[in-house]
Amino acid sequence: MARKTGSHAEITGPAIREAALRLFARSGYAAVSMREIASEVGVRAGALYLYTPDKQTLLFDLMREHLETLLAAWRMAKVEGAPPERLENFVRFHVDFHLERRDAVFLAYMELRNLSEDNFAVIEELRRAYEEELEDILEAGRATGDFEVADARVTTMALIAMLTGGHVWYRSGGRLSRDAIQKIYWDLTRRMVTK
Amino acid sequence: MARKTGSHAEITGPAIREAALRLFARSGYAAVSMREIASEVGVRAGALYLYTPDKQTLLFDLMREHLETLLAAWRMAKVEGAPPERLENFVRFHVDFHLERRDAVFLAYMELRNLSEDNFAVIEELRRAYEEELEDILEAGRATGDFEVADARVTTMALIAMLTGGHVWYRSGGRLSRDAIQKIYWDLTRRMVTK
DNA sequence: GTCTATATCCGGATAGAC
DNA sequence: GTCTATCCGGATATAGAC
Repeated sequence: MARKTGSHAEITGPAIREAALRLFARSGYAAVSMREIASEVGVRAGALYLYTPDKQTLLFDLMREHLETLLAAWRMAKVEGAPPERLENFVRFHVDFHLERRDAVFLAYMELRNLSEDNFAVIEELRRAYEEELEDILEAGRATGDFEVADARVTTMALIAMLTGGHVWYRSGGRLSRDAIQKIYWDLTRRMVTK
Repeated sequence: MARKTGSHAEITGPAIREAALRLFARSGYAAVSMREIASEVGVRAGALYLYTPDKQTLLFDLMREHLETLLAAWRMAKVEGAPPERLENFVRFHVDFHLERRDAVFLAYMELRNLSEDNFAVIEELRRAYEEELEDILEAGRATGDFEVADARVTTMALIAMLTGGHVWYRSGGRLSRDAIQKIYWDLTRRMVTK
């Protein structure tokens, strides 16, 4: 396995993705140049095109990976049981996952407009699949009588907005521990779906 | 009051703001060019600079006007009374106002990153003042015993996120009337703050 | 695998004619 | 008040040397 001088594929590839994620989240996709990303990584702009066909695909791959990771993690974390336990599990998982990945979460919400039509469709389908997991729990709880939910779709979107939006602009400086935040959000959620 | 040939200040000024608002909301500030805005209005790019010193100020003015209108409208709409009535009034006002102005709402949430430091401070102060109106209601309800709120700040942000975020991605195609949406959100809110 | 150099185009903003 | 013309910088993406 000879390797050419100056090859750093194993380092540069991930470094590009990390830099792009951070910069896109901070300044917005359209406001970040390929030169800026390259500079952050320590290479020249042209070198980026060894790892991505273009800027649009770089954005798309970051968003798709985020959502695929989210869905995979959820499949690992989800539990069987009565709807209230399933819902608490979802809330804690969601809050935890999203607190851990602020940049990716931000990107996935803010940059939908900058996706090409085809890429947008893929991302939306992944997002919809995730939201459906929550909606299913609400419907199940309605069926068992554990929950009282007037409109499962609206409640799903309201919950996702609350659980996600809350800590996007939450300064996690340390006033509240992760567990405390989880607990507050679970408490709010529990009340929302029970009479 | 003689007027020069080709003058259309009364038309062009508002038209520029409307076009900029729509385009910024749709594609994002950084992705929209002054030429694009001008083209939408039916003038050349240079003419825009008769109405704004630069692109940044155009964005800032749109956001500031939105938030000042929001605060002024709230001061007109707010009622005295017991905390539960005050809260219901806030929720219905908020949902109604935000359903009416999707583009401006979207802009005010998405383009904070593209404001200069000074402009950002102004916008944040206006937003904080609005959020404080809600927080005050929650605190008042806690004092009277009408509400049970573990953390007024987190609950405020959770509520704002829920009430605003919900219909950003809500297709208002018509399945639910405005009043029905108000009612659902008030119902969710009421449960959240009472035991 | 990365660099330098460059093609090509588009951005914000201004000057001066009408 | 608007247009044409332009300055000047910076954007994405590619070609070819190393």
